[in-house]
Amino acid sequence: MSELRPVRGTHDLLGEDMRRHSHVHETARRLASRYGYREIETPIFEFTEVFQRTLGDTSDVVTKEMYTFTDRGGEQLTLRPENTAGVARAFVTNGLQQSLPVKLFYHGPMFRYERPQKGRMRQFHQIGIEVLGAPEALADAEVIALGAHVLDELGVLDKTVLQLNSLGDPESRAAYRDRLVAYFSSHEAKLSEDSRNRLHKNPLRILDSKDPGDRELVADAPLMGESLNQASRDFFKTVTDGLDALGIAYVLDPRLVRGLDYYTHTAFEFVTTHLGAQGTVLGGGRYDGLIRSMGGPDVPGVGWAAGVERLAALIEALPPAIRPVAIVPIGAAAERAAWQLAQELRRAGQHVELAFRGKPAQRMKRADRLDARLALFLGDDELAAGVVKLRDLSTGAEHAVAREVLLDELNRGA
RNA sequence: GCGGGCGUAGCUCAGUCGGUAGAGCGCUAGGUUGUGGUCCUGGAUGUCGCCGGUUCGAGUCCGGUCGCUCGCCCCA
Repeated sequence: MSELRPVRGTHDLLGEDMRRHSHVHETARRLASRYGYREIETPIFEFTEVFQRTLGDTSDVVTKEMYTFTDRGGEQLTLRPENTAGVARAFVTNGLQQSLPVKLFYHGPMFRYERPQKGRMRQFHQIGIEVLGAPEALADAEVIALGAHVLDELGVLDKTVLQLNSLGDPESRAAYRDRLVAYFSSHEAKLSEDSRNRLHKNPLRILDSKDPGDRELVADAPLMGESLNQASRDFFKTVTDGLDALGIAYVLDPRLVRGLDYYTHTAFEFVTTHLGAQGTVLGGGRYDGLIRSMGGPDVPGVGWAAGVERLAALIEALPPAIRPVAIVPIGAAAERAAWQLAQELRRAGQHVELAFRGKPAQRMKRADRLDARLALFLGDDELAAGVVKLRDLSTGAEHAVAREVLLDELNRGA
């Protein structure tokens, strides 16, 4: 056991894990592009206050999960624990409010100082989208539709359930908050310690407490829906109508909440039971007050983020790996010709393996290990005749092919 | 931060009562100086996580420690 090891909660990504990861990333990127989302990449660290302001001083992420450090210049910096704050900051920094709405897609590593377990790492990856500057409910529906599309394309949609709720506009939300505080205050003695803390800082969070005693109280708590004003009800109706029209199934969950004040209207999560203790695979919602709370313009936002590792663990079918063509030179004279042929074929779009050394048998073993589809023999006889000998490594069948038609033969998949 | 499980070869693991460290797979060389897979023969690879204790003797027993893993909290 070597002393060289990765930091706790981080992992090397290689082999099939890497392919699964890439498949998730590329599928999401491709679909997001189809919906008109442009890719953005923001720095993996920001000034700490960027996250403090957007995530709030009471959230778990800010209070105990941030990777924060002081750099040599004395700046307080933090590795991003999520990317909505960074994207919102970039939106303001780059003056993107000139042409709204802005639809963005991102992918990259995130960092949280947590105890690792299945589906939860200190460095993990997220894919995500944000729509900035679209106050319309249809934007919420599109965002969810894209999320469902990505899950469907990955073949995992039927392993998830879409849970959906509305927090309403600020007026509805404030009214609900007051009703909740009144209700839980009258039962304060029965609340868990955590929830007593939440009562004044973040009362909506009590709704998704796992504590059994809390859950009994929550069962009789007032429901969000009862506090929604007409405008909020209309908004939510547009979202659900949009999903219904596309045949996207969902379950209304009145206890699905976001604690921070700038969250409004739609909140949703695609959850699964296939990942141990980690249920959420893709989650998001509307955050109309976020950019303003950062000191930017009053621009609404809606989006989601998904855990790449979690999705990678869920997918079953992977696209087949590329099977290269292996060139096997035989004899000293063929080495140079093989070297040139390899480059010629690569320029023509073929995946070509040419070992740096070894006898033909050794190179064939290597070709086999690389799962090459064809071996391409080049020896004195072939050089003299202007041909190469192709061997199908699945069937063992061999035939000679003239150099002039070799590319056609390879492109036919032969 | 708290709890459970587990640390032996690159991987998966066995190792009896405390008595000189093993298997399969993989890797490598050869059988095969123009051809992989299957087969045969040989070879390399270990701080038994680490430190200490008990013992004539510890992979094995005891204590500590580090790491991995699963779960709690919370989240992707």
